[in-house]
Amino acid sequence: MRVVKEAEERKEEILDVAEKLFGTKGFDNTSTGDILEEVGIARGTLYYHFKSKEEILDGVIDRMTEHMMAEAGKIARNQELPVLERLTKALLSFNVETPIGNEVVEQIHRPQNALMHQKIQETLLTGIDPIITELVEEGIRQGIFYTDYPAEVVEMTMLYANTAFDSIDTADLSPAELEKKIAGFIYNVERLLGTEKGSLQAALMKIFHRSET
Amino acid sequence: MRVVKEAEERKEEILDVAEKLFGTKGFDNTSTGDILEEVGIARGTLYYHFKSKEEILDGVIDRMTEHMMAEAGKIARNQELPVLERLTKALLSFNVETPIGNEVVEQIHRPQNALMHQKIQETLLTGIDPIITELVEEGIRQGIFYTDYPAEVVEMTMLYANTAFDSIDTADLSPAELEKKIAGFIYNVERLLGTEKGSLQAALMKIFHRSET
DNA sequence: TTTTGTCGACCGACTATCTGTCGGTTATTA
DNA sequence: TAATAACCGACAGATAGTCGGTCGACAAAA
Repeated sequence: MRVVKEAEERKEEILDVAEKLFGTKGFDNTSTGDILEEVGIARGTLYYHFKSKEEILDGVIDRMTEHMMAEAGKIARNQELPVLERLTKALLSFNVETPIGNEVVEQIHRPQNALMHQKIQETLLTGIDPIITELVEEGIRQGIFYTDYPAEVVEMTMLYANTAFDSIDTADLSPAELEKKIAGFIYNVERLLGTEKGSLQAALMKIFHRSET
Repeated sequence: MRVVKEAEERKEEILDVAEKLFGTKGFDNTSTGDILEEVGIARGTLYYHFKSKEEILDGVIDRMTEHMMAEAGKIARNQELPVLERLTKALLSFNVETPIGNEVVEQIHRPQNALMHQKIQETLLTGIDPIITELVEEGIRQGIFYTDYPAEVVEMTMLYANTAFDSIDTADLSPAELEKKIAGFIYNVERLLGTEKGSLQAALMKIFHRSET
């Protein structure tokens, strides 16, 4: 049976299925055949809308990150809240805001998904870091933080957080070890931002405990 | 023509070719057929020595990192040199010590090589970080550094350096931007290690300029 | 109202390529 | 000369991407 839909609608359908499958089975272990079958279309149709499997992955990631960045940007620009609170909320939005995306994030770090991980990392770095850096600079102007290199601090922090605190690396840590890793992270971020010991404790802890679900 | 060799020798031959090809064309773009052809053996022979293509990659990486770690370990244990010098030399050994490995490092960060990158990252993290951490702890005992979380500082620093200063990410930076990135990195490491501003300048600069070849 | 033409969406058989397997063969060594 | 380690290459199975052709909606012409 032949069903015709508008290109945009079909594309979304394909991305929906792809996102689910990539998240469940990983990118390498998901064949284009799996996608075809679940969407209910023929090979030719898939390749009519996307020119390669990798382009589908790009599509999935773009959709995810666009959503996350829009959310984070909105929070960051809300001048009514204090900087520290905006910072916390913006960071939180990455962990919880996307209920579908989360499944994906869970799977990102399996070896087979290295490509996916790297692509997300790249997108986040160019999309989110500027937003966070902006906030840090505002904090500097307000005297909350102090550093000569806000952009570099953010890059270092985000990059580390994004790969060090993933589900695989943290899975084989005891609760105590994880606690220490988090404590060390907070300690280090405080040093990087030139704030007093303990000043970020409360704000950053919120992030980790929320993300543990 | 049939040539028989001892398993170890054949394995090395295969790894030599694989290392070269993975470095040149990337892991995904190198087929097992390419390897067979260049080594001059049949399919069956390859799979007699390695049970999968991924195991070949693991073999290549293991060989590389073993060499690097042995070198770094030797330097770190040389009690005659001051800590700071040992630290510098140990870090230097990763960049220059392996003339073959370097080609690979050049290619690691292309998207197709995400898997390779991740595997190296993982091995370095479990193999090299302890060596460096040991040095940092010695520095702390000597009063050169100060931090409550030496292992976490090292993990953060190594992980960041390893992905932020790769050939792809730095390729599209202007010399001035790269300079700033390096300066920011040094500034941040000094803060993390609790040393005075400028105290690591000389030592760390040596690393970056040596690695630029 | 009916016919015809256009074009975007869709189909599925086919190709090319690749990884891993297996039964059988050759060289070496005890 | 018998056992075994190393080797061979045809083959199976899977997968990504291609291509010529089809279908259906919609609009213009009859």
